[in-house]
Amino acid sequence: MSTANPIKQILDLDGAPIELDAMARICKAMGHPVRMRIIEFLKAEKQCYCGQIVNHLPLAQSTVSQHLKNLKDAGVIIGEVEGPGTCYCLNKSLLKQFKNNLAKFIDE
Amino acid sequence: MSTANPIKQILDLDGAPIELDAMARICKAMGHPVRMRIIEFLKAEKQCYCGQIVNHLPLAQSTVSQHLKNLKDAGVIIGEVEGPGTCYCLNKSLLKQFKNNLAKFIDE
DNA sequence: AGCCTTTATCGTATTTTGACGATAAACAAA
DNA sequence: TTTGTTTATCGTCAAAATACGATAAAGGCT
Repeated sequence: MSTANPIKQILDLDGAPIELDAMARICKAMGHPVRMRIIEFLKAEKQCYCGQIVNHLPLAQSTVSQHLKNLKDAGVIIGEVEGPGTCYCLNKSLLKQFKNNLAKFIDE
Repeated sequence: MSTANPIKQILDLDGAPIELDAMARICKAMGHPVRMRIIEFLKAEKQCYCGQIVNHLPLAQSTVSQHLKNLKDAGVIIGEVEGPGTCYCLNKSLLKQFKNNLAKFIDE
């Protein structure tokens, strides 16, 4: 197991790149039209199962599940097992923090 | 010339996906640690040439130029030819609009 | 004109992403 | 236990992203 991305390491040397990288990760997760649609859907439904999103979008179940995983890995959504499936909802605190950090980043 | 991405077309049928897609595009452009660093650098320097960023980051000149092109294509930065090189600066109005749209999207 | 500086673009190789179908895993209900 | 439902994961493939060196293009200077 070699070292992680050497560029990342160098980039981490100065400044406050941790927050920058965190913002980049969230931006990346939101940087896809399908995932934006999923977020929008979750915003309207408050919470839902994977199947509902599959019914709402013209994509295979596995594809939607992958996008959900991306969003979950970035912390944008939270999923907890509930009965036969997994119930997803937005991670509102993270989204608000992201919003605030981004606003500060852009305004300052 | 066939049609564009069919998924995009279906996704465009209802709701207000244009703004969603626009936000996704900007998010995608900002969704990379190097490009975030470039934005941060431009924020501090107000404006600069490609070469200054190359000196600031451990990347080849062509790589930095590519990232600058990505940011420019998304509208995040503006570049105008000035003398021997191109002078880049942040597109503040777009960034503020993006910030506002995202805040509205997250808060509502 | 010739030269130097600067940056964009080309060609290429590697990695990552995004999509799918098929399958496995987890749980409820009969 | 068996069956049915739901979702996550695996394997695969095509397309896009990322990085690099090399080169072309544009502009300033002597």
